Amino acid sequence: MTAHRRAVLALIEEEPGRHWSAEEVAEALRARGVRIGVATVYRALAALEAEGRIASVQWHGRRRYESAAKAHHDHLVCIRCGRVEEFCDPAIEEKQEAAAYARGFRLLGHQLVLFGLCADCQEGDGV
Amino acid sequence: MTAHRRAVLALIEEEPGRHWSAEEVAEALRARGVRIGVATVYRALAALEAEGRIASVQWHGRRRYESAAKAHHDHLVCIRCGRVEEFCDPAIEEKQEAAAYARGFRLLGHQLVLFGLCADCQEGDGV
DNA sequence: CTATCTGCAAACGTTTTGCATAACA
DNA sequence: TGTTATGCAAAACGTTTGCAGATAG
Repeated sequence: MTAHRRAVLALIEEEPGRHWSAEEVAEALRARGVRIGVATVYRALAALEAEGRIASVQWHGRRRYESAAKAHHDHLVCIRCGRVEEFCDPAIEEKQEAAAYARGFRLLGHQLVLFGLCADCQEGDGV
Repeated sequence: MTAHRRAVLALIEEEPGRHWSAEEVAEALRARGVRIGVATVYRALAALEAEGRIASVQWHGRRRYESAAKAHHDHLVCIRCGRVEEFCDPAIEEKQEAAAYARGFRLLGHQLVLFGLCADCQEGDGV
């Protein structure tokens, strides 16, 4: 593993609650004086994900990366302010497995993102 | 509603099991002699979705549209052959609502797609 | 007649790729 | 040394937009 990839991984692991886009990773590293191009960031992210060190989710047309050190979870996104909460419901996971199994599929992964309005954003909303 | 939009809607309603990308809609209509540009297709799809006539899901970086006439359901996609199965588990829906509520969110929507290998594609796979 | 829709082509934002150079092991 | 990673810039990809002309109601 090269210095660049180590830097990308270290950055992502530094803020466990954050969901980084590739562009944000590049900017954050440059702000610390690392000279890195977007292509390298994308390649590093792909490699780290293949190694299972980071995980990715996609929403609003952009892929976001986070450390894979944390336990598996899904996401709840506020469509107004962009706030992201994580949640994990074993019953949902189990039912997904069952749904796949019932149709003869071997389940390999899933994407589950809930969209809504967070408590703060509901306020000014007439709700 | 114009002839073009009617044609887009009719096409999508014609094959209830199919999940159309914008490009596929354009091609299918052109194959039937309808002269239509992609921009018009995208605009028609957006309008039809806003009216609640069609629904969309996104996976593999592409948005796909289907008739909204069917009941709500989620998707199970074979990552090898692209086959799509639909499923609906009321328990999952309920747990999603609960997860959002527990965090103060008002749930407005969700994206749930399961990825795996269908029965046929598991065969040649050493499984 | 006015509002809306259309085609085209250009622009957009994100991601990938080609290639020559640089760093790794 | 040979293999792999990097920077840059260009291309690819799906999607959106500006605009002048066409169509709907």
